[in-house]
Amino acid sequence: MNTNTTDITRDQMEHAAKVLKTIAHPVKLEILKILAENEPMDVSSLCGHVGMGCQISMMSHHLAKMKDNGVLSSEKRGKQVFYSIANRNLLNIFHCIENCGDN
Amino acid sequence: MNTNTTDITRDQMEHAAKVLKTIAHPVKLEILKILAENEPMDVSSLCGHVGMGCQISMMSHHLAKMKDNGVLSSEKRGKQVFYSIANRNLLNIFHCIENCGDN
DNA sequence: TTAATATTTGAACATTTATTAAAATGTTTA
DNA sequence: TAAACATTTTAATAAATGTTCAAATATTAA
Repeated sequence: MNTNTTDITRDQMEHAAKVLKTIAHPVKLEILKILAENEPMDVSSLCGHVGMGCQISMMSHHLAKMKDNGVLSSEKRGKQVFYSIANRNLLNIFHCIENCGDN
Repeated sequence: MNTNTTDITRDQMEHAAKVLKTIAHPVKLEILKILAENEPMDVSSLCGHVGMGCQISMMSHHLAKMKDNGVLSSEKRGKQVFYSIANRNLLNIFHCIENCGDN
């Protein structure tokens, strides 16, 4: 027993739950994946890249939430806003996800 | 660019979102951590191990949901039910979590 | 300064999740 | 078989999320 989860404090637990909640949505995960593989991208382009349909307003809501919770960051250039991943460490979650697909 | 997220299908995205949603809760994460570091454990003992309070009924709800979504498995022995982690690959998520605590 | 474009915001509503308490089920022991 | 124990189920309610649409803001271009 003990696969060394290494110690995680209650606060980290709460924080982790918040981050996971923030991204636990198919479109949000896809946004994350798109931004992982591309340069910072503006809102409309993101809508175009997302497979399942996503209206611009919905996209903005998703992005805002992810930004609020520290998952994304944004930069305004002209009339567009470019979003990118705030902390690429989070992307490791995709490696987990692949291995966990066998239920 | 491209940190090799390796291709993930829409279905995997949906599935991943479901699993993440299932565990995106501080108590559920703690349950996961406890079960990661111990032998299969019964419901009452789990209640005792969880730091933040958790009533037995609440615990049962949490466990049921995690089991339904393929995160945990259970075995009945006498009047107790012992829960354990269904797929230990999922535990890698804790390694992600540690690195993502720096927002 | 008006029009056009890009994005955000807010309200309204439906859906899902979390929580609690009480009752029901199943299992062992007296 | 009745009492005691462990867990699940149900129902009721509160809280959080997801979604859509319309209106508001901000920036650039005519």
